Amino acid sequence: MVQSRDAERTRSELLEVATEVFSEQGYSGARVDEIAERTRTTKRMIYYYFGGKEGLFLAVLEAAYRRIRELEQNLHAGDLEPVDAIRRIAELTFDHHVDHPDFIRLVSVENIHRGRHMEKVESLRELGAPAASVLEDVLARGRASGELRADVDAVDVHMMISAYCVFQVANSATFGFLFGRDMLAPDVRERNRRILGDIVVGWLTAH
Amino acid sequence: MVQSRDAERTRSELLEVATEVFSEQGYSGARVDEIAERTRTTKRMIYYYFGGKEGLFLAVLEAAYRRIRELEQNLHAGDLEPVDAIRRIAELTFDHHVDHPDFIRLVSVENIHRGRHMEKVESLRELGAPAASVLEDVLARGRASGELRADVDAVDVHMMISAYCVFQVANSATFGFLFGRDMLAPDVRERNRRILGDIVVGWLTAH
DNA sequence: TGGCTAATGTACGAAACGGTACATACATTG
DNA sequence: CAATGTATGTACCGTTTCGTACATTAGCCA
Repeated sequence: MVQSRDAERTRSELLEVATEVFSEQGYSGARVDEIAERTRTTKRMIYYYFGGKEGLFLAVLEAAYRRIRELEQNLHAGDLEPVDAIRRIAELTFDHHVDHPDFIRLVSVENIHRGRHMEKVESLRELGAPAASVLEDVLARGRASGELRADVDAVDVHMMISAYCVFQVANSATFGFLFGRDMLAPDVRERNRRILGDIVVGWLTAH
Repeated sequence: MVQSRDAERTRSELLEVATEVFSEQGYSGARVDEIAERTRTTKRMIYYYFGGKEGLFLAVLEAAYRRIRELEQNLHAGDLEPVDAIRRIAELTFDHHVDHPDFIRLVSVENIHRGRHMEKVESLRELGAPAASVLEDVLARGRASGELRADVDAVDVHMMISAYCVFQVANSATFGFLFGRDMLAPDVRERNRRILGDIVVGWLTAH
């Protein structure tokens, strides 16, 4: 293979393909050889750039979470009324999850391994805060105006939204099999998106 | 090892240990040798009774789902008012999930493999119906009395409840890491259980 | 331009892993 | 109590899989 060298391309191509393979097959199920074969480089480069299979997985995790964080920062809901802001946050989170199934599956994989890998990545430690603080602000405004209930905090709300959104992607196979409803089909997706908004608003405005 | 024979014990011990190992390590991560070593029998018996690693996993899945079905049938909410019944169903589902983490993790594993295994188990095909029909009944009563909203069906409600409950177990590692809240700690668990009830009731009674 | 380092390719090794051949002991039944 | 099939143990095989030793090339800089 005669091809001009491009360290950055090699590295990022490995990351991209590894993201796919790990999210499709899990950590143990993913094969180093398969990842290499799907790129334009060789297995050797995985060891050169990432040290090994686990190092590659850590890099994949970090890159995926970094992308998420960027998207969360675009989540400016400060100019909306509390109730509208809550619905908007829920809907954007929903879209974001459904549009990034690889990332969600990666999170599932990491959970099966009890978060053993992510603990090793220092940069992931401070990643929860931003998502919570946006919600915190909206909740505070809603509590002040009396529109939103006061007995829940931002983490409670974020958990509920995450749970619903993660489920759409992470459990679509078993749920679809058992209930014959494909959560990723466009019309179902649209319906569930609206339902999530109804749930969060109904919950937080009931008091 | 001098030990009287007991086919049933051998079989069930293999199933029990395999459930643990598969849910801890995933399908590919689980080692046939490790499963065997953790029992009082040998690897040979896995092939004798289950044909191989995949056969064992299928048997584990089937046994796990069967246990779930049994518990769902104890879910008699017919004698409660619709709103109370809904809350009760949500809370029992919650307890059930949190008390059976192995099963939930198994479902995660199966989803990573896109449900490829469960499709092969005929007896799992009809498993969704019972859970939905209990809810269907309650919803119908609530719609008739005007207490519950009419624009959602049993599968919608079941999905919401499942999503919240599954998340408690399946994502506790990453969520705990990112937000410093251990969803399986007794006090948090109790709180989330109540919150789930509030969510479902708030949602379904808002209209 | 020549040399030096970063980047890449090839071929191979050792251990792990799923699976099986073969031998054998137990228990049931006639 | 013999006979037969079920149940179990041991030792081993072939492949897969992660990882690496060694060779080589491309481009940059003195």
